[in-house]
Amino acid sequence: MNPFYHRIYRVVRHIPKGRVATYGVVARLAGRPGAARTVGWALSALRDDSDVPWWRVLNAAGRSSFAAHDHSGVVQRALLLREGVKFAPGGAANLALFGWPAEAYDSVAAAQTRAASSRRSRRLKGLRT
DNA sequence: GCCATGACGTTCC
DNA sequence: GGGAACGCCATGG
Repeated sequence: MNPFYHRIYRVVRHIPKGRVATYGVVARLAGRPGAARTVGWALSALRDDSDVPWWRVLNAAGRSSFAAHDHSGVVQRALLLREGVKFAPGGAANLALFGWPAEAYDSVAAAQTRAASSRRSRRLKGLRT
């Protein structure tokens, strides 16, 4: 198994109970920024008897990546609710409250900083004048 | 080694 | 604020 997966699992295992992280954040903590999809791939390969709390990983919108009627989605929401994570009417968790690590969601400024950084790097590449 | 796919993310309409 | 388009990294055929 690749070291990535091991790092990803290690990061996910590090998520405190009652908190949630996003795929993107997990990817960064695992040492591969931008590899959010790979995180999903790694988690999809998890076994049922795994000790990795995969349900604490949500997408950037703070929502489950499963369909509302999907079995895994139901399980995920139930587990999070049991840990105290509340969901907004839209089905999205408040990352500002439950996001981990807190620094990543501490303020809107953090997200804007990341966005600006991304946009800047893109411009430097000359992809868009 | 090239092409398609996926539990995603960010930027533009 | 919602949807479409492009980018990202690793895997499988």
